[in-house]
Amino acid sequence: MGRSPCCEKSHTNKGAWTKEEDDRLIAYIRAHGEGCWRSLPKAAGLLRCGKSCRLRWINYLRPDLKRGNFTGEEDELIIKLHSLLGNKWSLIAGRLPGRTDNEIKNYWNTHIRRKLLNRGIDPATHRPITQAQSAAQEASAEQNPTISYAAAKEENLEQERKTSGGLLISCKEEQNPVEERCPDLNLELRISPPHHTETDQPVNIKTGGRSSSPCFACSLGLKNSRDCSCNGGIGSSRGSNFNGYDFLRLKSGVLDFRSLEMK
DNA sequence: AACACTCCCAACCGCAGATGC
DNA sequence: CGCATCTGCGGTTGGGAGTGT
Repeated sequence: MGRSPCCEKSHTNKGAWTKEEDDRLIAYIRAHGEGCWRSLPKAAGLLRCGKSCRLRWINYLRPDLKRGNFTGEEDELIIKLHSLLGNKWSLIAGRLPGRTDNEIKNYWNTHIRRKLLNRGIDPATHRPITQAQSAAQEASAEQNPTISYAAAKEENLEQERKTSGGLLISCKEEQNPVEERCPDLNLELRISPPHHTETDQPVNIKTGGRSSSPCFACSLGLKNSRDCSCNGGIGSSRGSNFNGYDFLRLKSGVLDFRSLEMK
């Protein structure tokens, strides 16, 4: 059926924003606040489509943005969240104050992907590359038997293990992913409609919450799934540490929560 | 200095969900 | 309930900056 374009393209500027355009947008939003993006350009005297204005504001002009390099802690948090949420950049950004989804997405594609590959981890699945690739390797090996990608990655993996302080999950651990699948985690994610408890406490995934709280899988609408830990299930790990950023068990391994497939 | 190549990030595009009528 | 419109998201791209030859 097709949709009408978001704006009259023939009368809008494209490409990089000028200082003057930035100033106009900032001034307008300061005066009127964020609001109807479609009518904003006209009201602000900008020859841009609303979408472009929104993007510029959110990704670049917003005053609460944290510019500059990502810290190592942010790196690991992004990896952890990505393993949990997949390419849900906006959700990941929601856990990183001052960072935008676009920024995180770019950072992932340019830095973290490579970093994970160097660790021998498939960035898409967060599994050791040997497993993730094995099926493809079997298929491709017939076509190109000279490439031993898996072997090379395993070599990288082994080397990385020596230097990473055990950040990686070994293949052996991967064979028994039960405990890893439901981590001690308190992301306070609000993907599903906010969960209201009697005391309005956030669901504590780390501990399974208060005894009456649904588990993380339930909060994602996956009740009774294999990831559901409400009934003392596989994810109800107890007694783990909660010190610093290790509340995500960042120090213990890269987790795989893609089984919580949301699509 | 000039050119080629790579990297990075701001911005664009198309789609899907949300919302209003 | 169905349609139209708006907003937000994720994937992709273009071009500037940086680096190597």
